[in-house]
Amino acid sequence: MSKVNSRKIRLSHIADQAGVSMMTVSRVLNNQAHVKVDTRQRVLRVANELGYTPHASARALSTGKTRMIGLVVGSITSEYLLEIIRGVTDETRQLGYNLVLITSGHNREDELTQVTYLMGGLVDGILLVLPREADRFLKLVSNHNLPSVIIDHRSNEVNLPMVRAANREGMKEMTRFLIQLGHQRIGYIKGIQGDGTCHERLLGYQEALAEAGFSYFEELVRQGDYEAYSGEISSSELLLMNEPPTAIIASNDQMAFGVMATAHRLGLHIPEQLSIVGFDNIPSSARMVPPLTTVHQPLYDMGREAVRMAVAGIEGEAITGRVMVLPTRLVIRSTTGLPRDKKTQPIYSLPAIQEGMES
Amino acid sequence: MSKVNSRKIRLSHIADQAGVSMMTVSRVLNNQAHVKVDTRQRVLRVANELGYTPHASARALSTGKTRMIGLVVGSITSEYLLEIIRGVTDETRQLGYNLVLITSGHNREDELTQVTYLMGGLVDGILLVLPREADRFLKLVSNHNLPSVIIDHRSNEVNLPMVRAANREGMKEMTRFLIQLGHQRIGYIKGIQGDGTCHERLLGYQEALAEAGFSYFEELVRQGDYEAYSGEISSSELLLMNEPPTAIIASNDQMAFGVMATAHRLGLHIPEQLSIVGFDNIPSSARMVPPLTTVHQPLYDMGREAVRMAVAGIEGEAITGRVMVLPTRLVIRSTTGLPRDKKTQPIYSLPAIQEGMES
DNA sequence: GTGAAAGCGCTAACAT
DNA sequence: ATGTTAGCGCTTTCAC
Repeated sequence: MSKVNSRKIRLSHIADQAGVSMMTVSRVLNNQAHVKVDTRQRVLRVANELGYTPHASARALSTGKTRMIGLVVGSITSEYLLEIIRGVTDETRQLGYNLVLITSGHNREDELTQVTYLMGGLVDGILLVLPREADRFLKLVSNHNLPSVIIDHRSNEVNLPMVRAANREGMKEMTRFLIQLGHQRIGYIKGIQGDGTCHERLLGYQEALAEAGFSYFEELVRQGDYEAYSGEISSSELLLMNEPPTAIIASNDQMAFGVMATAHRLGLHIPEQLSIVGFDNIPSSARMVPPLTTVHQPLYDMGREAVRMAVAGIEGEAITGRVMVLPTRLVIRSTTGLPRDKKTQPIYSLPAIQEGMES
Repeated sequence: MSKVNSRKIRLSHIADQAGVSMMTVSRVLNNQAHVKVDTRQRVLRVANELGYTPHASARALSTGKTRMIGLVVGSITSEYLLEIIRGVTDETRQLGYNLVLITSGHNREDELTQVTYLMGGLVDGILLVLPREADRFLKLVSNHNLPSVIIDHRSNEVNLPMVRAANREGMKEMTRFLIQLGHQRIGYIKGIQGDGTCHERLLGYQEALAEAGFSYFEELVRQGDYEAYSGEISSSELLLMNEPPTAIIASNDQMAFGVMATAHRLGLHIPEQLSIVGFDNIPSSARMVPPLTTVHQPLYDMGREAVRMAVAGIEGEAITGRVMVLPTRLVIRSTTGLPRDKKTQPIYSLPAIQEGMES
């Protein structure tokens, strides 16, 4: 057992000072009923004077609840994650929980074990922003019966609750917007295969093409990895084709930044010679020159909702299989315009769109 | 007491299965000596089969250590913080700790209490990236005798250990660089007064001016708040003066972004008509058009070092008053050049400078 | 090398 | 409205 920390104030000290039992003190500090008003006052006063702070571990051991929620992320890199974290911290705070931030790193075997370890009694619930190889994580998590919520991912393999955006609809709308501007050859840069949302966005792109009666050309679709550099590479390939696209859709903003860099390098004017769009609407996208047209994904709200769902689970609700899909919205800025050689062609019907410079 | 979770594997289960006492199991799992090799093997095998994960709260209660470190931040907003968080998570992970992310919010009275509460037994050590009104926090923290480390702040009022960058030197070097380019009227946008580093950076600016034999003009120095918008406002004021500066130093990158926006709005070419520099070197600064010249502050490393220092304190070292100052370095990109009307003037001695496009 | 007993600080359950 | 008892799951101490 540990050496007694003589400085630290305990429940028993308050009990002694106030002339009541520990139990009464406990009741007072937990705002429970059945305590006489003046007893309560006295206890509170003493607790305050002594500067008492409850001992989290002891309480956790006794109640079986840590009042902590774990957020598991692959690595801390992008603003994308920052938005989610903001939402998560705000909501955990509001609901009286604390956030444990866990990076799963590069997901080697021992790191899985590490995360498993953490889940043992450390947190009451888990939020997952999935790393590359999601499957093993999902299996691991579904084995534990901790309330767990997946953020921004789609999986048919596990039955865990999820919070995500309307990826398909958002991308469909954006593709439709480009088509309405007059674009007919639209390049597309995919994200990472296994993450589910990648596929959804591609579907949206395909549906919008089909709707307009356009063919789907494999050659216009490139594989990216959500990093700026892959956007740079993929767009180079696309733009050096015999018949290059007049618009390029990157399936996240970071890759769109890469496309912008390529366009800059090739001396292409944006949007006169090339339209570019992203997905996410991270803060930087508004600061780009020119500011990036993109699909806003409500990452902050997704973070908040995920926490709510997890807490619901912690409090006993059955959340298994629950899926929450939040709407996206187009943010039309300045990287999109009429296709080159089409400057005179009429625009038929632009959807009602709101400009958003929320930086 | 809580209802017994029948599913969860306990130490006692392993003890039963392996035919030893709990104590032996405990020893094995904590890698302690004095256990026969085959006993150890057997225990490990059983633990593995049963999928045992230790109960964090119980262990914490018993040892008096939670193996968690709290990171207190005002609010999750900027990339600035993201870099620090990256460093902190990487190092906590490496040292076998977990990170609890605590937002102090807008620092009203009850939120102070909230944070105090959290410090009671929840974490073994605390890292502080200070919110606006730092003083009360500092007092609060120094009252508790938890190992605490302050990141990117300077204070003479408390004796807590600190990790920060060489703000004065960095800013001095940058100002000197502008002077060497030929700039004589250099505007300066300050950060938030009370945070200490703000003052240091201003000192660097002043020293470089004095060194060059220039006067310090109050009118060239404006009050900002580290947000882009204040950079926009302050630079407007500066540029509308009778004799506007030919260069503007923003004491962080976000404000420099605001200055760039203003320059853009006024139709000023960068850097031909106005040189702009920032401080921090957050990832976005490399993506600006043109890419921002700035002072690199090793935020990631500061996060790591802060963790190391806190852990040293947790392990019993005396860290009070320890101060670690990490070097900065100039990152010369494309927002700086010769002052207007000075295009023909020779540049005397440019310091050896490395270009950094680390995006 | 191993085990038994005691206790970390708190709260649930059952008194009164 | 308040107190007593027992125990959360683990580790420390001390005995063997």
